[in-house]
Amino acid sequence: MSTKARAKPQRDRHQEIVEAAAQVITDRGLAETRIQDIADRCGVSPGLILYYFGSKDRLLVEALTYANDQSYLRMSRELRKMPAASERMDRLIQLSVPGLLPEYALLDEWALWLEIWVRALRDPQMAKERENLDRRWVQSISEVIRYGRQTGEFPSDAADADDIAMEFGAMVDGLAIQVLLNDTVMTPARMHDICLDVARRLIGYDGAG
Amino acid sequence: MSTKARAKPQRDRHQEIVEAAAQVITDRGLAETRIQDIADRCGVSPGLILYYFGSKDRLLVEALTYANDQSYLRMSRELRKMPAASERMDRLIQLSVPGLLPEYALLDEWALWLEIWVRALRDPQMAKERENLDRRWVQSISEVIRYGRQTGEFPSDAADADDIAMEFGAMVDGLAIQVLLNDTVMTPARMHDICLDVARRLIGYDGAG
DNA sequence: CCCGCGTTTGAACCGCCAGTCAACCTGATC
DNA sequence: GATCAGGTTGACTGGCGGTTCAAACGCGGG
Repeated sequence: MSTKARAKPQRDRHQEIVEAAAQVITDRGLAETRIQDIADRCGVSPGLILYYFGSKDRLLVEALTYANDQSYLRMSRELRKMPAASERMDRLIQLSVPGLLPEYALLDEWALWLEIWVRALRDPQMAKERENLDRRWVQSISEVIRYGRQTGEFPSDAADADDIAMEFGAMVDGLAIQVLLNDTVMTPARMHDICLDVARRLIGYDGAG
Repeated sequence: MSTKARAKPQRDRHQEIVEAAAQVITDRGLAETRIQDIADRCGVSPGLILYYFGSKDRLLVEALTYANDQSYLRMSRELRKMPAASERMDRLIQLSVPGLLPEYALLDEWALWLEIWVRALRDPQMAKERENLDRRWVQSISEVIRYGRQTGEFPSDAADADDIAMEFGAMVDGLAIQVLLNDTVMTPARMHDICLDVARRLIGYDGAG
């Protein structure tokens, strides 16, 4: 029925390649990522990668944003299912600590943030994407705060939710970097404690110990 | 008099090269830094770079730590001259905001942090160095706090100075990343305001407006 | 003046890798 | 089964850039 019946690809090559690229970047780092590696990862020839993306750079940017996108969506969906705002906040914090939950590849996701940042330094398109991605994460914090205030769970006399989210989000970034880089002092557990503590102080709720 | 009189080098090549390398990394980014660029920058042949450093990697790590070292020492010296702890704190905050003070190349220094972090992800030596460098910065925050408490300028009933410094330092990192990457919402001025505000709240002093 | 050693050069080497291309495959359509 | 188009291959290339090396340089001591 479609004007351009393109029945062939059962498998979405574009998608497959982006996912493979994200994995390779995670494993080896952006600097050490070769087209060949990505091709190998999804059992395909190097030529095909270029056939779909034209250049390595275009693929890399898409892979970085895609991976981050997925993480965000996953968390977003999970939080929405939780009825209590405090529950959401606690979970959000858990999910922010690299390496705290073994079942999640949070180390990987944070590592990709670092790559995004460095690339954004000199690639305007990446810089724009980075801002969009970041904005969403901070917003999901302020949404939880607003939600809690709406339901009466959190006190409403504290500072502006957006300001709190910005401040809290920045601290999470800073702490996560240290944890990610295997700091001997800043362990996942310690970061978790600090985050809970600061969240309670800023938002004024009694989170899970 | 020296056992091995090595009178020749008026100019310390090692030093020159490290400095040139740091500049090139700042300009072009670690990924785009070529030995040739560094050689050009200090008017020397590429071969000489390898003669002094053996490999590109060794030079890069040294350049990254060296540049950070210099920034730290410069700030450290400056702060020590100031009599009032509140003055020190205000200055420390000023110096932490990328692009706030036009006369300082703070953008560059923060950009180098990003490169250090990415490299530290996979280079154990860099990871170790990073932790040392980071520790110093955080310590200089807590030193200011302790100094202020000693002189009675800051109240002593607040939280542990090291904890405050860690929390504050992490937030500064997170905010600086955004500012550095030209975030449209997080401007240098806004970061400055937030930092002053949070510092007052955490330390309990009345910093310069 | 000449020797010797640390320094410096720059050409040559070499492996690597993004990107190109011509050929091939496959499934759809007629 | 012939034709066609999009998908796929993998060999090839062109340049790049880290590293090597033999030769040159220049200064201090003999």
